[in-house]
Amino acid sequence: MPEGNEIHRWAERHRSAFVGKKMHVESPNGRTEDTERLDGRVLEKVLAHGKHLGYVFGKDRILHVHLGRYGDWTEGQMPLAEVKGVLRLRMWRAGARARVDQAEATTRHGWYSSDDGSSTVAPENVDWLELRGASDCSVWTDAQWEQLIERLGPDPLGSTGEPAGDVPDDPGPAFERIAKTKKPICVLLMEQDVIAGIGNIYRAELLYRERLNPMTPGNEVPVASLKRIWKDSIPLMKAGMVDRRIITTRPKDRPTKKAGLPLKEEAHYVYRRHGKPCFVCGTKVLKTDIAGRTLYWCPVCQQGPHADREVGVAVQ
DNA sequence: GCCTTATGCTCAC
DNA sequence: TGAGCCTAAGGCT
Repeated sequence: MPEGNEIHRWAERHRSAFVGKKMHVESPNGRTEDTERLDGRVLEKVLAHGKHLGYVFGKDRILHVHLGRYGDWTEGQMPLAEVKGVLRLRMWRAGARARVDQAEATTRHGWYSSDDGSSTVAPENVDWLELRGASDCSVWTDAQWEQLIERLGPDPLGSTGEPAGDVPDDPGPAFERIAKTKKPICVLLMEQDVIAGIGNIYRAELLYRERLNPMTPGNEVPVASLKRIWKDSIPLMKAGMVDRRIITTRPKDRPTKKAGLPLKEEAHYVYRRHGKPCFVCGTKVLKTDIAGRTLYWCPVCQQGPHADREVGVAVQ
């Protein structure tokens, strides 16, 4: 269930584990076609933009992975775990598998660590990957990847295979698109061709941190406000790459006032906090369904310049 | 065990 | 705008 932070995190880990190495690729459940075109080749690059991953095995041999809402990677050290359930793709370093025959099979997920879901295995020691639940996993041509990048908006975490990414200070095209439409800003932030990589958690939290009414039409959001949201998203999403937690609250706003890793229930201002008091003003956080997704917001802190605007039908 | 929900997206109407 | 797809976890009985 990833947003851009997690995608870039996987890209970084898989880069350091596998780039330059000869890989074996197979699809145990047959759902991924053409894996034989990748099997036995060297992984040249791992690309990431927004919520898309690209594993480059040569010209026109890019394994495109989109995790969708449920997809997830499992990674670990040899030996490989037994195949269970619907495993869509498996990749492992050539040479590493020889050890499988000599070692006892470990149980799946035996490598999982603490509740933050991060791996205890350092990336350089990762031998294999398994993919399940992805909404897309298929072999793409270079042209297909280029078309994707063309369609996507700027990514706060940078683009393509550069670890540090090329993050623009001012993502002009994204601001222009927002300024041209009456669509509410909360919908625009989720559109991947406006800004790539923001999902439901970051959109709710970024809007709260800017104290912006989620229903403000794009063309009425001050440019200064857009700039602050963009600038805010960069460190926030980078921090989300460290482990698989998204933390958006400032220590001073948390009930415990504790710095460092917050309690689970203090990690977000509004996301999934409907019915609970806003940390800042004490008003009950609301939720509503908009464009098929759940939006969370504080009706007092986020009145912004549009206090009179209805935000859907509030539930609790 | 069953039901609901979930960090996403595409397609048909 | 709604259905459909994919999987796992948590809350309920």
